[in-house]
Amino acid sequence: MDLKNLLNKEQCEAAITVEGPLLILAGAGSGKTRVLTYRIAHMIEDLKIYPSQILSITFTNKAAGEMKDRVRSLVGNIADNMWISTFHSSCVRILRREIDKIGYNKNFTIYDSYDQKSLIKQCMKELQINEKDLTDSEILGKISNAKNELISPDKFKKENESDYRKNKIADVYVLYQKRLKGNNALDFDDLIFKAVELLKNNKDVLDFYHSKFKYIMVDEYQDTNKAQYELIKLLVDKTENICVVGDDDQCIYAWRGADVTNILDFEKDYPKAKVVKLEQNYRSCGNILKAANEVIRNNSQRKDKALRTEKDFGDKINLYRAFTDRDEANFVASQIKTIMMEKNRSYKDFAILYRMNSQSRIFEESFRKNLIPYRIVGGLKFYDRKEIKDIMAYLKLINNPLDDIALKRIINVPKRNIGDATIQKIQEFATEIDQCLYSAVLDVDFIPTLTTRNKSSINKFVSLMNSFMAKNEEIPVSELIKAIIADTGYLKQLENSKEPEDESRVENIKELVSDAVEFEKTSEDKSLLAFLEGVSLGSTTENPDEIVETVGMMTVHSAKGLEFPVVFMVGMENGIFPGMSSLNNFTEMEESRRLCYVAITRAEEKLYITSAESRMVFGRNVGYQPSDFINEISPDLKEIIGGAKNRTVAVLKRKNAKDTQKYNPHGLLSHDSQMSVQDHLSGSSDGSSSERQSIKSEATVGRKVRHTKFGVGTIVSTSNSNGDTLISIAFDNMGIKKLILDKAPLEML
DNA sequence: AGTTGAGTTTTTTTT
DNA sequence: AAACTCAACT
Repeated sequence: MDLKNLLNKEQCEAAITVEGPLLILAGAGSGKTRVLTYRIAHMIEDLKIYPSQILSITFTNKAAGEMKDRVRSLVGNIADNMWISTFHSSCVRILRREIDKIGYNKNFTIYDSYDQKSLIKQCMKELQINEKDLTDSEILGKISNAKNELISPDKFKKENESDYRKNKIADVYVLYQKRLKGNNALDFDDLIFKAVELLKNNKDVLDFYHSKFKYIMVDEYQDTNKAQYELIKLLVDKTENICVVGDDDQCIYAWRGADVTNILDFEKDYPKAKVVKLEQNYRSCGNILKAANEVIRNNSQRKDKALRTEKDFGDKINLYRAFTDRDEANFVASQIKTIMMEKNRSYKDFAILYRMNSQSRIFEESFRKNLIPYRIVGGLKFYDRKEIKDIMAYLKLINNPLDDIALKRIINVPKRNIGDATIQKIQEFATEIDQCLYSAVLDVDFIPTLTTRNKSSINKFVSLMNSFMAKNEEIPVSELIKAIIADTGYLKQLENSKEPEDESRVENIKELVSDAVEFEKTSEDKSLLAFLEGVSLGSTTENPDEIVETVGMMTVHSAKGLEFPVVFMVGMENGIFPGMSSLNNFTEMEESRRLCYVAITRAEEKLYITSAESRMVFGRNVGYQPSDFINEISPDLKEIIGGAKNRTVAVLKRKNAKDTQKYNPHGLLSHDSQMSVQDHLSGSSDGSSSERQSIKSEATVGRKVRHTKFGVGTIVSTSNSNGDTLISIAFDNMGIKKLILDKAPLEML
């Protein structure tokens, strides 16, 4: 394999370094996937290393799939003997073989976040914790953090004995983990946690994997958390053939426990480590890359580096300040239409990147109106739909009758006269005999508190379930699903429904059946267990013909690792990107900036950055300033094209030339921009009461202000208390202060 | 037991 | 604005 001609000098160096620890610091667009795939091909083709001895870990299924395809095209089908998978699926694979050694059954269920939530709520109820002083999501977050840090329930309890709240959380954690085990279920975090536990406590298992995996590679290493770090550390044997790839500037999962020090301290962990830096960017035009470098330079916590490119400067970055969020969406749509007409482009060359999934809606609307084909990457997933989750719950229960969460979900779906009160009685009985709900249901005749009618309803359900369980032994998954939707009357109920949305539910269920058929055609392991696992881990591959002619819409997080000729970064406003909570939190601000860096570096040739003066959030109109990140890009790289900012400034200049410095061209205009221009004009004179009035109407969340004592800050919230308007301001240097709006010496910026 | 309506909450980001 | 929750009704 002629690596010297296929790769540049640094890339080649990285690809041929196979023995010993290796750290590849790969900047955005520096061709790291190329290096990794050639490195693997080189190992197999030239060094005759068995594919089965290589473990390659990625973060997303998409990345794993892509890597697999590329390796396969280089070395052929023997690539299938190699583990190329995510942390989570690798762990599941290990656990399926050996989890009985730590007290679970091998057919364990994987709980998604919805399942977790129901279980947490159940635990809180059991411990009589009032939802008002501890929310389920807060507890869930704390538990998740603990698991990412490999802190067991007992350890967590010990560490937090003195703190009342944390002690309560510890109690929930203990119970939650007990219930998970009782249900023979693992949540996402457990997949890693339990794999580590298994390897740590079972020398023979660890030895097995040491002799199996002689070469380990980890992509996106900057986003590993403690548990993942520990897992890798365990798997790497004394040969230390470990290769990690990453970029500290692209660490965007700190909120989920990612710890950049994992990559920064790699050389400490493996003193013999060789380090290769890839700083040559092959993706973006000069202006775009320069802008990205300028933005990320503002972060203090980073290894200094600068990407270079040999490409032309290309177009300037286009800025557009829209009047409203709707206007913003229409602008994007019209730009795409124009470019499509003028240039030889395909729809798949465009991507809309936003901070959060909820922002996609208005673009979808606009694109539908403008007949622009689009696809949504991530977001509300097919398998998150209610009807699909219902059917999946049947399948989960068939696979693992210990799963109380699944049983509760479907025991009365469709309606079969088993209400909450009845379920409560079953639950009490189950607790008494210390069994799962399904065994209680099997023994329904021994539950004294139930009426005869209750019992007959339950017995019908039981015989239904028993028939499914028997069928599961004989027929494929797709047939089992068909049996479920027919025999339970689920399909009939939807078809008879007059609710319009139930029509699409029927379609979705049919889609589920064809998914299962597809699964049976392509998957090696055709068991129900394998099907459930594929769904839980989200490994159902994106339909490739859908990508061909559609504009991609996705969050910046899901855009990581992707690239597009034309990128629109939308909703670039303080309060959205960076988000409200990042504005007064240094660490979050830096993470937000890294996210912005990731977004910019997705663009190859053309980058648009848009924002809106007024947008609908929670059904209210709010006005946010353009993102501070935009200001971090120097003016010679940017170009303002049309938009609201220009018009309002122009109007003001004409009407009130002297007063322009008091008027803020970046400021918000609430509701109707025309009206606000008037407000500003009338309110900006010297009169004190009218000025106060205008300040009041301007004091909206997200607005920047200057206080005579505290300096510059951002309004975080407003509230009313006996006639006064209270505002909380996050000052850049003074923290958050609560002030009375009418008394505080404030200047709107 | 199930339905309707008022009231409340939601939005980071993903495996 | 839409989805969800809870309580009073049928």
